[in-house]
Amino acid sequence: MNKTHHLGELQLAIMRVLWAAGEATVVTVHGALLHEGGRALTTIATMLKKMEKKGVVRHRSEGRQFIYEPIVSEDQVKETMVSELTKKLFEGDVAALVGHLIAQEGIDASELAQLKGLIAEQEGRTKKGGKA
Amino acid sequence: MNKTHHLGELQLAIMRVLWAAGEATVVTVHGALLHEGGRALTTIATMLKKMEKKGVVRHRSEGRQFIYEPIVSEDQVKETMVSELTKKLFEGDVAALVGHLIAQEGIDASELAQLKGLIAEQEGRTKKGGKA
DNA sequence: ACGGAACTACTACCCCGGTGGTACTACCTA
DNA sequence: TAGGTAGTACCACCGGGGTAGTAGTTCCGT
Repeated sequence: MNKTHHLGELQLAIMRVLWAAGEATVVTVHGALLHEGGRALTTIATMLKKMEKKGVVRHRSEGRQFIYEPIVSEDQVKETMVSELTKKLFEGDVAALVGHLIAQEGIDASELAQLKGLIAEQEGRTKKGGKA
Repeated sequence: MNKTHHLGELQLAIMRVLWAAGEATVVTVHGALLHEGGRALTTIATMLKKMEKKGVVRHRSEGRQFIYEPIVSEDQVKETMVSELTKKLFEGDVAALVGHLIAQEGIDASELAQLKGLIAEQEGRTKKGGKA
């Protein structure tokens, strides 16, 4: 069973680096995150260690370096966290969340049009497949 | 400025009681939450205290009881937390989140149809008013 | 008036995200 | 070979959500 837990801000940032690169050392991740709030190298290392314990990344040794790679996908994480929020705020009613997004958060006309396309597309898919 | 912070599970449950009732004592809130995981009365009291410190509820004394009432609205909280997630997972791209919801999380055909209605409605609104 | 009940105050914990210092080790180079 | 350096291990700490025991206070009924 994959729980995918729920990642914090830094953890997501790290995962994004890992997802993009496939794998990376602590130094690489640290370097990639320099532009957003300069954490210490040890912060990244500690976080990676915690994330490994949690089961979202894995590492192998190469020389005395650790090479980390993600073991959960971005979609998995998104799905987990989004449905977590949906459950917390909308009693699991996904449509209610979408409704909220459309009505309350800023979506402009072109995006609205784009969404109509997505819906139509999904309607086609639903007929012959249904969701995973 | 209202930050509305970000509420945890229990905090949301408490807020829901307060939103529904307008105001409530610790005992009332506790009673209303008995059906979902029996916390101790002091847990609720402590939480309410923390929430007051955080600025999401307020209390007045009546006899030796405290009567709590919410000082942030449900919509405010939803908006804060949803946009928080949008920022964390979709770089603030609301439409991307909606796209994810439609494609990945389970939305059935009738809900899809319902959403089309919402979009149409919003399109009308956008033309003459814009977002709240 | 006294004892218990009802309430809040205070305090202590646990967990986890985040942050980073310090210690240790192994390697590499002058 | 001695020393610096790169890299991980270990540890401590803060804040906040969550949980709850215990202490203190106040009031009410017998």
